[in-house]
Amino acid sequence: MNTSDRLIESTRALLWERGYVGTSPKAIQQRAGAGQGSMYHHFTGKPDLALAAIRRTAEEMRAKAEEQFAGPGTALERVSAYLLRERDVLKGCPIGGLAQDPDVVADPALRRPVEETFDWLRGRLAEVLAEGRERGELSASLDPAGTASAVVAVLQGGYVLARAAGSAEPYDRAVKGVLGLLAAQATL
Amino acid sequence: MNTSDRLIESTRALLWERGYVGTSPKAIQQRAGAGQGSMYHHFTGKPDLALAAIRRTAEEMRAKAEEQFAGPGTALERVSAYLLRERDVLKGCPIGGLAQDPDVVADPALRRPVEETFDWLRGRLAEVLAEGRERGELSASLDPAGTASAVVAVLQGGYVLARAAGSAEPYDRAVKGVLGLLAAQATL
DNA sequence: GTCTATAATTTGATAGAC
DNA sequence: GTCTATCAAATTATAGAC
Repeated sequence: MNTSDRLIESTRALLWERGYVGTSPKAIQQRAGAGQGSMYHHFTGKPDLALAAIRRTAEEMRAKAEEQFAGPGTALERVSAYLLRERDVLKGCPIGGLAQDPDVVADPALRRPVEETFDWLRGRLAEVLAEGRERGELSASLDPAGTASAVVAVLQGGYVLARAAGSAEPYDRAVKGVLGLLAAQATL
Repeated sequence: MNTSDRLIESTRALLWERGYVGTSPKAIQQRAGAGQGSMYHHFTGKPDLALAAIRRTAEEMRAKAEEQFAGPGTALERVSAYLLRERDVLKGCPIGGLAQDPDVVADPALRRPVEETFDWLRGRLAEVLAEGRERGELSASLDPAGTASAVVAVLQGGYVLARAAGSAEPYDRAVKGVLGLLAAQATL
C-alpha cells in the first residue's frame, strides 16, 4: 500500500471512530505513518482527504449491501439477511454517522456521497420489495418505496440506539420489530 | 436568567448544533456572554456543563413526547401524532445526535441520560401500543415491545437520513412507511 | 515525494486581581 | 461572582531542505 492509500485508510478509520470534527490531520498522519509534508503533497487538506475516504467507504458499503440484495431467497429473506448481517453495531454506521457531523453536512462536496449512498440503498430496497410483491410473496397493498424508507431508517436508528445504550441489543430489537411488521405483509 | 442558566442554555444550543466534540468552552462563554472565570466558577469544566445541558434537554424531550402519548385518540393516532409532530428535522435529534459523539459515548456519566431517555421512550411507546391491543384497536399478534423499538429507530433514522439529504423529505417518507405498516395492524 | 522547522490560532484550563 | 492574564498542548496549515 502506497502513502496515499495509507492516508486514505487512516482517514477512513478515524472518520468512523471520531467523526470529521474529531479527526485531526496530525492523527491521520501518525496512524498512516506519514509526515505532514507527505499528506499535504497528496491532498490539499483535511476536506480533500475526507472526500477520498468517504467515497471509498461508500463504495464498499454498497458492494456489501448488494451481496444480500442479489442473493437467493424471497424478498423478505433478502431484507432480513441484510438487516441481520454481522455488523459492528457499537461503532455506528461509517456513512450514517457522518450525517450527524456539522462540518460534513455544511460542505456539499462531503455531504453528496453520503446522500447518494442512502438514495441508492432506499431505491435498491424498494426494488427488492416491489419484486416480492409482483411475485405474490408480499401483500399487494404494501408500498415498496415507503417501506424501503422505513427499513433504512430502522437500520440507521438502530445504530443510534445501540450506541446510546452501549449495547447491540436495541439494534436487534428494532430490527426484529420491523421484520415482525413486514412478516405480517407476507402472503400465506 | 442568571449566568449559570445562560451557560447551560448556551451549551444546549451548541451541543445541538456542533455536538460535544465540536463545542469549545470559548464558544459557550461567548454565546452566554460570560467570561472564563464565570464558567469555571459555576462548573468544573466542559463535561460538567455538558451533563447539566444534556439533563435539561432530556427532561424537555420527555415532557414534549408525553404530551402526545397522553393525548386523546386511539393508540395509532397518538403514535402518529408523536411522529408527525412539528420537528426541526434538519437540526437532528438533540439527544440522538449525542449518541454519535465519541466523547459522549465514552463517558458513562454523559451517556447515561441519553440511554435513559431512549429507554423511557421505548417503554412509553410500548405501553401505548399494548393499550391499543387490549382495547382491540390493534391486532392481537402485534408485539408492543418490538414494534416500539422499531418506531423509535425509524424516528432516529429519519433524522439521520434527513440530514444526509439536506431535506426533511426522507424523514417524512420513513415515518409514512412505518405508519403504513402499523395501519395494517389495525383491526377493521 | 518525504521530511523537519515554523507559526498563527484555538483549546481547555489555572491564577489571581477586583 | 466576575474579570483579565497566562499557559501548555493541539490544530491546521506553510516553507523550504533533502
